[in-house]
Amino acid sequence: MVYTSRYPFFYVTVDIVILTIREDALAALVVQRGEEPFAGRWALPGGFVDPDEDLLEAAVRELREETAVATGDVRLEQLASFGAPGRDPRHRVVSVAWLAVLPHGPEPRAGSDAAGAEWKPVDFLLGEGRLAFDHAEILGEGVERARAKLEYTGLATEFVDDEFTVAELRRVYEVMWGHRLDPGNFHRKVTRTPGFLERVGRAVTRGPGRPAELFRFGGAEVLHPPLTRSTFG
Amino acid sequence: MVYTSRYPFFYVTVDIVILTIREDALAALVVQRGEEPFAGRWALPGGFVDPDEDLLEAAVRELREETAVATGDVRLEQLASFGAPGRDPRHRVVSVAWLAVLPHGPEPRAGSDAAGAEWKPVDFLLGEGRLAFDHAEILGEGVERARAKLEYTGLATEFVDDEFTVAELRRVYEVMWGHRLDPGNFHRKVTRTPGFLERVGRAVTRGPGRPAELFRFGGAEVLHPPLTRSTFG
DNA sequence: ACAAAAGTGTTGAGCGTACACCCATGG
DNA sequence: CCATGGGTGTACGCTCAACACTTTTGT
Repeated sequence: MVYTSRYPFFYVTVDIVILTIREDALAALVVQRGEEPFAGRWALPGGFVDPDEDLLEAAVRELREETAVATGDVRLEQLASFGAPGRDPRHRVVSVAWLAVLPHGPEPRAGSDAAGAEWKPVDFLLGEGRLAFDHAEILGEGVERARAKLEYTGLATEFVDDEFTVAELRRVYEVMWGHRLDPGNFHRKVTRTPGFLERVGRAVTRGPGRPAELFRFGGAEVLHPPLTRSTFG
Repeated sequence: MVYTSRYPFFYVTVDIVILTIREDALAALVVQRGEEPFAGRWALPGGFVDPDEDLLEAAVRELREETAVATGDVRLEQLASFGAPGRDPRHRVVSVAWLAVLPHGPEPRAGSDAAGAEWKPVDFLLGEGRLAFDHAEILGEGVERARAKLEYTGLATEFVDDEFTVAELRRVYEVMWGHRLDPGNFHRKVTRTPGFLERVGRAVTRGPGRPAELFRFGGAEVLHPPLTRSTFG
């Protein structure tokens, strides 16, 4: 089918919000821009979609190029698309944004495309004039999505190692929601939610205090009942 | 815009899931395709994004072109983007899907682009071989999003007129969730959720039975507490 | 008068919050 | 033996589901 372009063409890119928790703060992986526009500002990892590549494939490829993570372990979730005419002053670009969550924020691979990538606290990046393009808006949507999904999915377990203690999981919720939770009630709540946690059968001791049982994610698609943000403290 | 393309070009379109309730069934607005590919199948309304148009603007324009609705009254929410390489056999097209909800399913405007547009039950459209392209997947996401948002937003009020009775609102939930709700408990629940309903101060009588109070949407961004689908029957 | 729909009252079960309390370790 | 964090027990209050009951209309 021959089609002379009656319709306009666009560049299509993917941008990835990669979240982790470092030093009890939510952080995102960003690269510093060397060129105009927005030289010196931070930008979300991302790049152009290849001609024969699905959007998810493109996001997975970019994620792998920027971090040392085995792609099989990471879930990517589509956030939204951004295509305002002036969002990139050079061309008309529509960007499909994705969300990924990693445990502990591994150091970006040396020698890769992402040699200049760094973890930066989200609070810093969302300040005025830190991020390039409309990336503050994209990051904001990613953070809000992650916060919301903690309530009714097992997303929190993606912030911690494969095997984790209830206290480590609680720390994720406390950092993401910005307030402390009652340790006892939290423990009961997560261990009794069907499919959320699976007992490993070993315990670890980190510093003083009684050793903590290790758990794995139990595979539940949705949490019933959810861990509500408004109530339960 | 002169640029030697180091990077590939894409067509970008918007597709809109427009939902309504007709004859106690969820229905979507679709147009019948006259040409290959997928001639004779139904397709979601949509079209190409203009060169200097934001994605939301494009969706609003397409919605207006297909229906008789004043655009100020309708909220459009972005669903997701779809860009698998083969989804349109003719070109590489990335489509940004949007969700809109209308009361009562007004007849599409005669003489407009949408002369061929019709309301069809969602259950019918989701059957094998009814929808063109990947539109079944898009419609499915729209329906699931709408179902979920009934729980914690005032979305249900967009399915009914500006002024409505509690029973009319209940019918929306019953159709969307596929089971009956206790009238008394539902009434108490929605009238006591802060910001959900605002009493108009008039009553209407439709058929036998005590006249029903009229309400308007109260403007609440989120419903606290939510109307949970799993519990409460 | 009767049926039907709107809306309120009531009750018992279950859940969440707060907080007391015991357990098991490091120092 | 004390501090610290892990984990369980308990009691009170609140919400929800079920359903009885009153109100107000059409026929």
